[in-house]
Amino acid sequence: MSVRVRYAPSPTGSPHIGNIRTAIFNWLFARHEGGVFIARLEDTDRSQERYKPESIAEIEASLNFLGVTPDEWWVNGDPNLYVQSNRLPMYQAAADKLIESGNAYPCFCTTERLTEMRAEQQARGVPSGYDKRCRRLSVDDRQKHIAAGTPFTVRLAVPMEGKTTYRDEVYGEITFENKLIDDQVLLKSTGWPTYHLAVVVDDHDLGITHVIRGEDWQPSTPKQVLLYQMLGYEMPKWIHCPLIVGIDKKKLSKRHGSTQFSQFIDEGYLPEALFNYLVLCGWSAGEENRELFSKEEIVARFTIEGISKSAAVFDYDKLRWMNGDYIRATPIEKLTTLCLPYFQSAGFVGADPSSAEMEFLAKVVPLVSERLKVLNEVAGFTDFFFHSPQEFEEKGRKKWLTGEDAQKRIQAAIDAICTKSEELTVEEAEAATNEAAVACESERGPVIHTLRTAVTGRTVGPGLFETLNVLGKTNVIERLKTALKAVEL
RNA sequence: GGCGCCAUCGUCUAGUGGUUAGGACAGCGGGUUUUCAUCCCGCAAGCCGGAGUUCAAUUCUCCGUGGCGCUACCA
Repeated sequence: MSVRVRYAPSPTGSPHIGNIRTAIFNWLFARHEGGVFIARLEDTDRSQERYKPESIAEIEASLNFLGVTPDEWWVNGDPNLYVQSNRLPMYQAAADKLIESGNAYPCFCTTERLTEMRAEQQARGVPSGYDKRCRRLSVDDRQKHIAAGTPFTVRLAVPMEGKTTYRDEVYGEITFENKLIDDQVLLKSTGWPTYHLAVVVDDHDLGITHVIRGEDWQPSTPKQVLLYQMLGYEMPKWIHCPLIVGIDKKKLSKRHGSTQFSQFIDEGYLPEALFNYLVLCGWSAGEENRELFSKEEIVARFTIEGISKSAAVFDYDKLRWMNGDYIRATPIEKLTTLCLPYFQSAGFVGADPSSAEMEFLAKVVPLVSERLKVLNEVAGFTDFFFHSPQEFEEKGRKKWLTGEDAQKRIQAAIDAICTKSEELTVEEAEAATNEAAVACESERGPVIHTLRTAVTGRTVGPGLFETLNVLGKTNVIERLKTALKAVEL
């Protein structure tokens, strides 16, 4: 039977990085096995805080950005199959079937009673869970409640004894004692299903063969296993993946840095880098001593055996390193295009850049590309190309723009550059610098540092000759004259 | 509290009943270089603890400890 896996996000907000990692694992498994990757929207929680329709577009954008677009999903498929809110009758039918077979029962307990019960259980230090009161209701009492129109939920009638065991492809055999499994609510009093019912019905209807999801789902798996048995469905294979956590081993949160996938996109991480790094969170290729892999290479290597058991700490530094590596491997033309939005938001170029502006960017970008780790750093690295330095960095001003020597070097540079062509090629810039050094009987180094500080306002930046070239003769001379006036003796 | 899972350098991890326990990020040092960065070379850094099995345990078993997850009419 061919593999069918699914990614089942809830539209509760911008997708979390760990959630996307799970999507990637599903996609990879499907591709590796020649199977089908499906996405389904789990939108059964309709509370205002948890139902954010606008996040659906973000989910779609994230998957598309990474190139892990589902083969079947609500975008290209029948919404009655891939969106849970369209499938209420299916869940109702399943619930009816379960009630009929005695595997589920209506529960008329109020939220207040449930809350009270839980508080009381906690106070007494006993395991919390539904006390199964309504499970013991007589047929008569049930009828009475229903006739009276008392709102009710439908609960799973978990066997009172025995054990439920399932095999996890990552963690091995896992066993739970039935008497410790709560009588889970399957159908809310609104008639909407809870996750547990919906996921089982849908996975069955979609012919899902492997459930690949986060480890946090493990404790609820026995409930679903029971459901499969009671409904007479064929059980999928269970594959739980380790969680992605922060440096303190706790759930990744704002304290650690970005957590939403869209933030990484906005900051300027490349899809290839994100894909590569995320895959390595909880999966390893095996013996190969490398971590840079193309998508194709990962697809070829991805197996369940490679999934690790322990949670992975999200290492922002390593992601940055990897992203820098992918940036350096990006052709300059493409990189320039990728950087464009950051130049625009810095106000360096307009919303609709002219071809002259694009050409200029294409000259600037390669000068800083090897220092770039994340795209959004580009504007800060290159601002002096777009306007004269507002001020000179303190350290550089003291060291390189102070005293007679500095004065002499700048003047000599101005004189030398004046003899060059308007284009001021890189070679000419270098020659002029050398000439200036000779003229003031200085080493080349100090001249270079002085000029860099004078022209860019900073002590750190791209190669000086390339910088002068991009700036152009007129501009450079103007800046040098300004700096000359600023030199303190 | 209960239930479940996990445990190799700071981090991601490879690996093994006998290994100098390997790689990568980060750190540190050096080289190249006009600064930064890139690149290259090197250093430092790890098998949670205790029993047991065994000629031999980081590896297998048990216990402990620690961490995490779940414990909703959320997913």
